[in-house]
Amino acid sequence: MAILGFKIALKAIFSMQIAYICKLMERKVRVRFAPSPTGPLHMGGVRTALYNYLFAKKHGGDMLLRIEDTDQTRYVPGAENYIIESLAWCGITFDEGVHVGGPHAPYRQSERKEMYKQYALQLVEAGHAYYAFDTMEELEAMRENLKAANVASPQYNYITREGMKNSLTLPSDEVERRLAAGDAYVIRMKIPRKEEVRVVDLIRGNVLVQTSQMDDKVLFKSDGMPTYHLANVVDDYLMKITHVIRGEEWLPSAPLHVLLYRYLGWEDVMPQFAHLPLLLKPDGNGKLSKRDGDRLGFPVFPLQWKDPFTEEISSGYRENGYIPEAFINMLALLGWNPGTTQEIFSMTELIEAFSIERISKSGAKFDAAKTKWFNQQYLRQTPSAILAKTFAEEIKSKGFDFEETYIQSVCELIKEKAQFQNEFWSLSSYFFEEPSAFDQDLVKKKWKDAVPAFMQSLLIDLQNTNSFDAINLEATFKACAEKNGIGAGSVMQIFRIAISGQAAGPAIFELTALIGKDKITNRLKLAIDQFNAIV
RNA sequence: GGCCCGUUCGUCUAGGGGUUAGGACAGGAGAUUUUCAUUCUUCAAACAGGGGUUCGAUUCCCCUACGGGCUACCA
Repeated sequence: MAILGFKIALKAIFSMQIAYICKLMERKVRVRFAPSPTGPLHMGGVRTALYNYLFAKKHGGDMLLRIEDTDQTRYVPGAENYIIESLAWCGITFDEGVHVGGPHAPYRQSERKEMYKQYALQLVEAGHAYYAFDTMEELEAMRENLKAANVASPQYNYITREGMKNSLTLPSDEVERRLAAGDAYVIRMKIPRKEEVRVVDLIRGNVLVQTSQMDDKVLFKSDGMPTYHLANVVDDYLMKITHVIRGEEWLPSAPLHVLLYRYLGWEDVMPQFAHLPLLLKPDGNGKLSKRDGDRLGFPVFPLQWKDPFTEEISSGYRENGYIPEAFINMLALLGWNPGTTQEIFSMTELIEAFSIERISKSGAKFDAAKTKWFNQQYLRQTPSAILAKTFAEEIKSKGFDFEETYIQSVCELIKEKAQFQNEFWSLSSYFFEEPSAFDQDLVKKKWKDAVPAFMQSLLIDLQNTNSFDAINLEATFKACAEKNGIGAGSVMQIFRIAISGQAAGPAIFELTALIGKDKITNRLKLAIDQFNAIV
């Protein structure tokens, strides 16, 4: 009999779960990225936005940008625009949001201010929240007392609320009087004394928390604004969010959010949670911070940021010459992997391959060297014609006048040697102007024995040749070396220095052919004189 | 301190009860390009520790250690 009852109960629970799952499956996937505009967007934030975006697009869903500016004291001018611009640079687009609008506008919580109070009141009505009139001093005193009494974690909870000034302890007429008089108050969540709250996390599985460990969090502040907890639950509900993908730092407050959905009567459409592992500093431990970037010499922000108060400038990936696709590719693989050995992914490929199941649980240390490697891979992939467009502008700005086809050929030769496009000039200046200096030590080392004679002879041979292409140049060079009884390899580097001023670079005869006969023979002539003077 | 989360080469990670524990970045060595920063080959490098369960555990369970997050009328 008891077993039968148990079976029936089990069946009931099971069918409830099925109903819940079905309800979720009917809903179009909708995710949000919800930063607060308190400063520049950290690369960890970019990754959170990216994972949200990949997940949404993978499932044909919507991606929203919501600005969580419920703390007016932390408002930083320019931060919101910075966030929008950064994500645009990264190629992360939104279906709805502050900058693009949408059916659930406004998307800025400060503009939604009036919507929140009714939900807080609804909770008070239902007995799940209460008014509290305690001053900051009284709260501070309470914490001090508890600390003095050796209480493990001093908090406003089911025990301490008994000794505070709130609608649970004050006579109802006094509560009425205070509210009518406009006394400052907050609305606090009334956390039940002894319950177990289960958070189902898509990355971590079940997380169980005892309500006895939770405190009566403020839901509605005395300035008339909701706190994050209330606002994010209300907005996610109103905006029909199906999946909340956010940083691990939110995991401790997830049980509170679950309770909020339950008490507000929205548990059947509660979003599913996924708490992302943190991005860690490359050395030691701890969250990656702006300081680490300064200290170790890499940007932590997508774009350069100038602090509006201190004027301090923080470097950005964009300004440091990173290709956005490379930056995104690197970020995608910090905490997620496709389960294959593929490392280079376009955004489309990322969307295709992405799944929450393959996000790792542990924090990932950021690796600046690998980020450079990604950039190098992308630089090589970029067609020389594209590279030449921007490089041509740089050349022009330096006061030179060259054909774009010539510049494109230069790009073709040097792009394999560079990690960043901003290295192009230093790698290739000699294609555009006479080399201005030579490595004297190297010249001293190489400019001896039969070398000067060979070079003189080479100059004449080059002047006499009519076919100045790489293949013929190589043949001419080798023939001349043989004629002079000298190994071609042993004079190749000094020849390179003579015409380019540099000891290393792209294929020597390609470069010679590209620069052209007149310039090369002139440079050679000049170099011979200078080398003779150096030695 | 309390609560929660985590722990495979230096780093990002794959894997999963029996594997030579795989890949990538970085590092070492060699080759080739008679330069080289490319490319190729190659080397070194890891399951935090202790207990279980098991014929067998790096994999499952527990404990410890270590690391991290949270602990505001901040998000």
